[in-house]
Formats: sequence, structure tokens, C-alpha cells
Amino acid sequence: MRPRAEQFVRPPTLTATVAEHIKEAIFRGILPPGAPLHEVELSKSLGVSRGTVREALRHLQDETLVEIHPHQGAFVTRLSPRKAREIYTLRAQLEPYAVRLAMGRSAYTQGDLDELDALVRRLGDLERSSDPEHRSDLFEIITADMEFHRVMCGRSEHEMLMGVLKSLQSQTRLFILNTILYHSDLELDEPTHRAILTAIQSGDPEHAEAVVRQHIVDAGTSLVTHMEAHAVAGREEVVGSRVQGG
Amino acid sequence: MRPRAEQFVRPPTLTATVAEHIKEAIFRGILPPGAPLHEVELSKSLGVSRGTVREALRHLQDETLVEIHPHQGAFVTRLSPRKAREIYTLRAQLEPYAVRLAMGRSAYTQGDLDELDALVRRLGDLERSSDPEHRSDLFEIITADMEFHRVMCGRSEHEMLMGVLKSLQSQTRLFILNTILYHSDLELDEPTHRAILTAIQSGDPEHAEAVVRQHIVDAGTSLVTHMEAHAVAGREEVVGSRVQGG
DNA sequence: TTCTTGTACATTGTCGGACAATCGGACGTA
DNA sequence: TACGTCCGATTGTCCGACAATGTACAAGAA
Repeated sequence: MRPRAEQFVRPPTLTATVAEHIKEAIFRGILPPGAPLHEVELSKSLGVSRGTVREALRHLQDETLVEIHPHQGAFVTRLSPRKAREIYTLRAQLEPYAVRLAMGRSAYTQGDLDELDALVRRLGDLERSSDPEHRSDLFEIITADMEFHRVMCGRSEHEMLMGVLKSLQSQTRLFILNTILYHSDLELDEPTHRAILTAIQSGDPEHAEAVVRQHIVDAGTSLVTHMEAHAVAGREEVVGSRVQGG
Repeated sequence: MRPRAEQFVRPPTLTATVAEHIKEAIFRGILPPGAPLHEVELSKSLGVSRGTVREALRHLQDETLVEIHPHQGAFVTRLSPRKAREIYTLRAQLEPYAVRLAMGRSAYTQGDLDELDALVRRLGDLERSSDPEHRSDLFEIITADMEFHRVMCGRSEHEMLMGVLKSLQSQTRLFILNTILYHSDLELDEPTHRAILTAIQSGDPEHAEAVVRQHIVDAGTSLVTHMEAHAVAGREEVVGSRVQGG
């Protein structure tokens, strides 16, 4: 009989820590899409061995935040309208499903709803009070958005589905951040999230499902449109600090 | 159309080769679920360094064929009815979508259809002529099945979707193999695959989508039922056995 | 006996250094 | 400009080593 006490936070492996570190740098825009991730450089700056860095990079590759080209190196995943479309169509397929699953089992507790409500409100506050040009502000805004989706889908209690969504969310994050940062004033609107929450509270799975799907489709369309408008001819991605090609 | 120049087969990295090797051992049932994968042992028997084995194992972890528990080691992914249900519900969600995508763009060429037809026929032949008790026969049968699904979904030309499906297929493979091998006479039927092909040829996306979904739901239900019947007492909790589709 | 505790071993996590294979770019030549 | 060569930088892989951790087993206590 195991005392089901809060498991003492076991120190994660160094590899995991390093991966998390790099991940945050990516999510904060410090490492833009296309940025090279040198093994030696990272290992020196982080004070860990090269092997550890390598492992961390593989982990990030699994989350599709990093691309690894043999003999060439690792790079922060490059963006393209096509990828954006793929991500959003997949999410449009899966997130509504997750919500329906959760609602079908009446899995949302009052606590969950409160949590979602708090996130929506926080999102609204941040949007109004912060300067979307600032990376750190943007980081906070997007974090709230992602968290909303995570909690919303988490109640599906579908482990594998959540695994897939986690990766999709990570990439979504990459796209949103860099699109806003370098290209446009794409907006994450509070009202829509509010509408989703309301739909969930309504208790009608089909309606909620439809609302979620519509939200994702709209967001995706908006993002893809922006990306295509700013796409550089010939090469699909815009790299690093170089925002506009000559 | 595309000048698709035969890419010279660049020698894959050793890590990839090792990963592939272990993977096949798993798919052949040589390494059953739960089997420990010792780093030193593998590195010695394969004649490569421990680091290389570690990387290979990480890759397999991403494909969810291997579970890695920190400080404990790597093991071939263990099975549970719950996991089976999750895999099949996800596939029931995604594969019909893939088919619809492909058909919506009339992407199946005559060559594709011929290929699928050949696979169905091969599947039938194998089922009739081989002894499903034999691992190698079973390997061939399952390979044909997997290949059918891969080709079927491949024409969606949805890279990310295919990535997700690849992982799901791998796990499906693990489940089917070991269920048949150790527990029951679960069958992969040719007729159903034939029906799917017919539906695709009919040109009616909605119909095809429905047929595919039904096939997956049925297969999932059958598998989960078998697993629960033979479940090892103690470990896994047994919940509902329904695999729900659309 | 049965449960608890402590200890030794096996395995993984991480390190550092080393070398070959390969890639990309600079250079020189036509 | 186009082409071929060379060189440096970076990754791929190996080896050996040690610390950290988990597991199994033996010794001791109830």
C-alpha cells in the first residue's frame, strides 16, 4: 500500500533540464526559427557535456521544435504556411474531439471551469495592458492561451491524444510568437475564448465541439493568411534577425 | 511530373540503423512488451558504443515503441487495454480524415489503387497459406496490413498527420502482434480491406470515410475485448471496452 | 516467521577527450 | 562565370571513467 502522497519532486535528469531551458528560449523568441543550435556552443554556455546537449536536442526534435539535419546540425524549426495549415487542420480535428470526450463524461468540474475562467480573464487583461511588441509580454499572453487549450483538452483523459496535442501546441506557439513578433499584429482574442468557455458550460457537447472547431479554423486561417502575405518568394521561411529579404 | 531525381541513398547514421534493428526485433516479437533493453548488452551485441544505443533508444521512445524510465532503463512498451483503446480511437479519428483529404483532391492514382489492390490480395493469400502461430508468417501478414493503411493515408499529403499516424501504426503493430502471438486468434480480415478499397474506388469521400472509420472501430473493439479477456490480473485497470468512432 | 533495515551490486546519467566522416565556404584556375 | 580543390568547422561515433540511483539480497529486529 503506497502512501499516495505528493511524490517528492524528483530532480529531473540534466538532459530534461537542458531541453526545457532551450525550449523556453525558443518560446521567448530568443532563438528564432532557423537559428542554429551548435552542440559545443550550447554545451559550453550551459556548462554540460556535449552528449547531454545532443540528447536534449533529440527530445526537442520529437516535439518538433527543432529540426536535425544529419551532418549539418540542429536548428529551431523553420516555419512555412504549409506547416501552419497542417498544424491547424490537425488541431481542428483533435481538440474538438477532446472537448467532446470530456463533456461526454461530464468531466469538467467547477474547479476546471473556474480555472478556465481565470485564464480567459488573464488573457483579456494581458491583451489590454501589455505591449505586444515586447517579447516578455507576448510570452505571457501566449502562455495563457496555450494553458487554456491545455486545460480544456486535458479533461479528455486521453493520454495519447494529449501527447499529440502537446506537440501541436508547441508548434502553434512557435508560429504565433514569431508571426506576431516579426510580421504582423495577429491577435489572440479574448472574446472567442470566452465563447468557448460559455459553450462548455452550456453542457451541450455538440455545440461546444462546433465552437472549438470554429475557433481553431478561424485562427488557422488568419495565421496562414498572414504568413502567405509575408512569405518570401522562393524560400519559404524567414530566418533569424533578418526580417525582410532584400 | 516532378523531376524527382532519385536521391542517392545517403548512408543513414549508425544511430538510425541501430534503431531500425531494434525496431524490427520488436515487430518480429523477438523482443516482447516489457522486455528490458540494456544499454551495455545491446551495445556489445551490436558492436556499437553505448552512446549510440542510447540515442537509438530515444528515437524509439519517440515512436512510443520503447518506454524509458529514468535510472531504471528502457523497456519495450508495455500494453494495456486502455492504451489500445486510445490508439484506436485516435486512429478512428485520423485515418478517415486522411482518406477524405486524399479523395477530396482526387489524389489516388490508378497506380495507388493497384498498389492497394495488390496489398489486399497479398493479405488474403498470406492469411490462407500461412501459419499464424509462426512469428515470421505473422510478421509478413501484419506488414501487409500496415502497408495498406500507410499507402491509404499517404495520399493525404499531410506531412504532420502522417507523422502522427506513423507512431500510431507502430503501436498498433505492437498490439496486434503480441495479442495474436500470446493470447488469441484475433484476425486481420481481408474482406474488410477489400471493402475499403472498393469504397475508395467508388469516389464517394463520405462513404469511404465511414467505411474506414467503421473498420478501425471494429478492429479496435475486437482487440480491446480480447485484451481485457486476457488481462493480467492486478496491473491495469479495466474500464469500458467501447471504441467509439465519429 | 515476517517485517525492517542496511549494504553491495548493477545500470543508468554524465563527463571529458579523441578521431573520422562530412559539410560549407574560400581559394585559385580556366 | 563556372568548376575543382583544399581547409576549417561541426557532427557522428568511440572509449573510458565516475557519480547517482535503483534493486536485490542478506542481516537483524519484532
